[in-house]
Amino acid sequence: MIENSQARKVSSESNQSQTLYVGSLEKGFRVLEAFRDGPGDLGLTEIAARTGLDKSAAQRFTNTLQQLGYLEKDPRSRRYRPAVRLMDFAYTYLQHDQLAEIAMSRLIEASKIFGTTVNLCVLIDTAIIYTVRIPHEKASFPATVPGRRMPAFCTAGGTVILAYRSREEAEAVIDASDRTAITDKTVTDRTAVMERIAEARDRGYGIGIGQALPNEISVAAPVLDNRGRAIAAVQIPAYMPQWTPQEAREKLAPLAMETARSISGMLRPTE
Amino acid sequence: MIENSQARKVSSESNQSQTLYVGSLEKGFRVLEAFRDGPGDLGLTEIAARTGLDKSAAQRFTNTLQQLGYLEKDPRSRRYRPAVRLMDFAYTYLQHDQLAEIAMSRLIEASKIFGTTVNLCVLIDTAIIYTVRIPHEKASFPATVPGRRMPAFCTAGGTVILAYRSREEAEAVIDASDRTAITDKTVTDRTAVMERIAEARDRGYGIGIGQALPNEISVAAPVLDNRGRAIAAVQIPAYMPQWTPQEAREKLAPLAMETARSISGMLRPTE
DNA sequence: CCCATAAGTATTATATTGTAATACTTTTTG
DNA sequence: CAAAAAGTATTACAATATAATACTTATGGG
Repeated sequence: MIENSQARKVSSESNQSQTLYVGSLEKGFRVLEAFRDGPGDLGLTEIAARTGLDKSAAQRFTNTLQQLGYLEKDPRSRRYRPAVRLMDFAYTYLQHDQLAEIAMSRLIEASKIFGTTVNLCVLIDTAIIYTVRIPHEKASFPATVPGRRMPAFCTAGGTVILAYRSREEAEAVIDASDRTAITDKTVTDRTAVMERIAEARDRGYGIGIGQALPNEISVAAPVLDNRGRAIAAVQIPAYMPQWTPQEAREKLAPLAMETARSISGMLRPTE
Repeated sequence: MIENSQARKVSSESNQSQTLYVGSLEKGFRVLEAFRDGPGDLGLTEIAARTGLDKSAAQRFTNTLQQLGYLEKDPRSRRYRPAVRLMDFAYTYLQHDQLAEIAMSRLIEASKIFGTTVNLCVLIDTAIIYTVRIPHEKASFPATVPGRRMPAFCTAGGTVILAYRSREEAEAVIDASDRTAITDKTVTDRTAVMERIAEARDRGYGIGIGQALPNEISVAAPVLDNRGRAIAAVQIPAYMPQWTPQEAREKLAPLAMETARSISGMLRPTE
């Protein structure tokens, strides 16, 4: 007998719903999520281990996902990997994202000014997630991929979004964050992080030097709704030694701010 | 009493599995897929209509997907829309895609030569799906979004991939395709389409002029595995009148071919 | 402005569907 | 080559998903 286990987050409004919740669906997604952690194919046993499902369940969901076309199975190794069909979801999301639509052409323009990569990111839980990327240099592969998550607390995008949210919200996010250092320069101290957020607010842009990658400078400016609340950030990475922090502040920060402002101005009013 | 309905495709190898198939998972994905067709939020009733689920089922799956964070609900209108979290799947897929990883830097380089957009696409069923996009001009928004599908039969990418598959496979795909014209120049006739595929094979690249968009020229070259079979295509769009078909053939086609060849050469041998 | 209709929400009894135990086969590895 | 591990198939069981229905909230035409 299995206890109902895993306390499930219950949405704030209107909730009787244990009975309107389909647990099987959650389990299916858990299997897909198991592939998010790292590259490499997974065997049945490893999937079971990562998801907390038993072997039978892993078998069933894995099989179902394969039949649906979301997983591929290598008949030799009998291991699974994500299938192209998953890309449908990116399209589904982006097609509905008014922000991405407005931003796209402006991000492309911005990327041409100095020939840099330009990204759009939004906050989700304690992370930022890149929704649109206009890559211009060969950074590490994961850094060029849409859908990539990074911790909000140590990224320029994350800090500048929090800078344009309420103090309470910013603190809540920082407190909920796993603030493990990524590089030896990553600022993890709560007060210091809050300080960086305050700075971002003062300057109108966030900047991180070697926070997430040793040789990376990252600047980001907020996309604001009509109440002045950040809903996203335009982020521009630059790499040392080609760029210096000062150059980034003088050239890239204004570009990010101008681009973000232009996007903000086009948003259809919330409410 | 509901008949077991919807004859389900049964995977070719090893199949007893009605019992290893979780129908609820399929229904959940059907709900997400309902959002793929077009932009705009959906209400419960419309979701039920599009998915073929009854109101209760739509209610259950919609609620579950919302709790999982894949759908958002507007409390005012009580309508649903895709949530950012769907972008996770793009990352999950791309992170595991050796091809995308190899291709990325080369596509970026290629895009700089003439300042054009450069895409990577793969075949899925009768469609191509863009997995990597390096956008350089403001085309229509959907045309810049990864995960976008287009019919294989009328795209340069689709025809050139089929050109480097077996004749049987190419015919099977064309026959299975819904060959509705997209522009007034779209070639839909079976023989004519097969002819275009043969031409692509002869020249080493595919080209379409106004096939999918009135003023678009599209060229594409095949990425080949070690047996000479196409696994993807490098596709470059150009727009008239800035580009003429002849210029595209002389400049963009060679660029696409060179880029595709370079990617092919880096693939770890299949098998 | 108000009524009629449609859309969305909540509840519950029922059995279909998902479950997990187990035995079997294939692969890996020491 | 033996032993263990990984993957596959089968089945009896009941927990979970289901769909009918009653209820509440919105919408739009007269």
